[in-house]
Amino acid sequence: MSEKSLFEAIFEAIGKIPKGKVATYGQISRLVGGCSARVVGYAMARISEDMKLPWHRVVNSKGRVSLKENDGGDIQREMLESEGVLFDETGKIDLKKFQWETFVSE
DNA sequence: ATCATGACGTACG
DNA sequence: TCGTACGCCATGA
Repeated sequence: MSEKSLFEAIFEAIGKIPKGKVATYGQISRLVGGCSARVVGYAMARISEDMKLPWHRVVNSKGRVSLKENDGGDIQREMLESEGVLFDETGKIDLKKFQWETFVSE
């Protein structure tokens, strides 16, 4: 059987993130089978606008946007705020409240 | 096959 | 809280 590409699985997981919620790179990596979070980040970098994936709902474990401000980080923050995701004074998100609830069965 | 790089994570100070 | 160091693994030269 042909297994789906790792990236495809990652893209699929990202597409399942509900609006107003966020997921961490590590969380996505566990959803797709436990690959390293680095691979998730690599897949994220390959996302094009044509895919129309909610890439902006993916943040790092510290609840902060990984992108640089001059590389689209400010854009990501705007989109999240537009969905109701609140940022801390230090520019962090309260993962306790906004992290996507997932049940990782192993 | 090896080397360098990357939208990460955890550990340590 | 922040910076540094190391591990992680896929991709490109």
